[in-house]
Amino acid sequence: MPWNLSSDRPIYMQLMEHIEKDILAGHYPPGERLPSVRELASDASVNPNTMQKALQELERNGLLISNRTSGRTITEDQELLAQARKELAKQSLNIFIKEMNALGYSNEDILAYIKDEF
Amino acid sequence: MPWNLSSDRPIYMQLMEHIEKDILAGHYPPGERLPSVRELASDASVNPNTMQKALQELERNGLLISNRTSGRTITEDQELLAQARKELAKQSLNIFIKEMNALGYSNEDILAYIKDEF
Amino acid sequence: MPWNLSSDRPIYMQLMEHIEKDILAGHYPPGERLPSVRELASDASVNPNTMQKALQELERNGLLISNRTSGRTITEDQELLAQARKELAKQSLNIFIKEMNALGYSNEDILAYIKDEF
Amino acid sequence: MPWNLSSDRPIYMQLMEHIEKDILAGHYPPGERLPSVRELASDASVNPNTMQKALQELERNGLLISNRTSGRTITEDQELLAQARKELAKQSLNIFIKEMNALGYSNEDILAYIKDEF
DNA sequence: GTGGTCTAGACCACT
DNA sequence: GTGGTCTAGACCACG
Repeated sequence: MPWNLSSDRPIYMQLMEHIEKDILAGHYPPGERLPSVRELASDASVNPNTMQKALQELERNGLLISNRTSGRTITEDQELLAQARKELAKQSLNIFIKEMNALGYSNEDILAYIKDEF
Repeated sequence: MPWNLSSDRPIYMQLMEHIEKDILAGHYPPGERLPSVRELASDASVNPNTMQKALQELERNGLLISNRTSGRTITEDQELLAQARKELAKQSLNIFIKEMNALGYSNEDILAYIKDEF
Repeated sequence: MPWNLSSDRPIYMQLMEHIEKDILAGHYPPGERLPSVRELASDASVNPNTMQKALQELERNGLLISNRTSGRTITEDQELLAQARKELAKQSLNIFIKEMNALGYSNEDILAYIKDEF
Repeated sequence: MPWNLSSDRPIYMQLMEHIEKDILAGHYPPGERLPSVRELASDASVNPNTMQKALQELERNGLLISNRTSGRTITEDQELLAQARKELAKQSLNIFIKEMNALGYSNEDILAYIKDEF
């Protein structure tokens, strides 16, 4: 999957979001080891320091756990993962609703539309 | 509203999408005159030729009408506008669903989630 | 009617053809006086000398008659007109056939096609 | 074959028509590769961008197919080719009829004339 | 090498 | 002033 980095926002933030999505989508399963900083950085064609910063931020919210010597692993805290998923879902929904509203769809319209599509 | 052009996709396409959204959101009402090519181009910090190409593409699908000497106007064909709106809504929904699926939400989950939020 | 002069062939020839068509199409009736050289030249945005040359050529094949003092008149020789018409018709047909042949139509195809269209 | 571009109509349109005729006349067989944009442009003594525009227009109606890195090929859709041929034939016929009518030939006259010539 | 995109700058017709 | 066209020259991604 391409990284698609744009220059109009801090790179490390985009890296964070990208990796967070990968984790929550199950691409990196809970408890698993994450690839090394160097590997990820080269993958994203980004300076290792930038990648490092992104991973540190992800540690701060608990999604990643640093094991000093053996790299980083994904948290096994299912509740935390669920919460983070919920957060992302909320963001997605908000963007979606905003776009639909701009197109003239009321909230009821949106609901009806989705029921129709499914 | 900023234009937020990224360099990873053809600029004229991004211009098209941006203007299409503006039209469908009612920012430029049907039958109204669009700002001149040069004005829009300067607004988007883009070469007039690039903006011209974007507008000509929008003309091709009927959303805009060029009046040689007196500028371009937005179509008054309500049906066409409705259809274009539907198309954009469908795209938004697809992206939304794809993201939700990646987060582990089934279609039923999505429906339940939205009902909950509204 | 516009004159549509292109620069890839002698101007006077194009003027000749244009005026000949006008005469044979009855736009200038037989026996009638032709507009003055100056007038025609200004109409075609062309140097009067060039127009003059065109008219002289048309005199040589008999379509026009110069009356020294009172300008030029169109010939009343119906046979000559008929013959010229025939000549032009032949040219038109030849061009048409050539184009159709290039498109893969045989002479029989052409005949069938025209019958069909009429 | 010379390109014979006149300045009284957009060049790219004349290029389109010229190339379309070449294709429909079988000068570039179906499925075959077209010369490169640059080659055609230099051939027609025209800017590559202008030639590009002409080719893109022909692509839009399906006559050409662009293969990003390996040049353009002529469509193999025989039906499309046949339809385009029909369209051109119709145009040729209309022009021919109009000219003949101007010369005083009725539609019956035209038919009789052609039968005579074949 | 290929097609595709973009910019800069120019000229045109129309009104 | 408007849209439209054209040129010249540059850069990109893809193989």
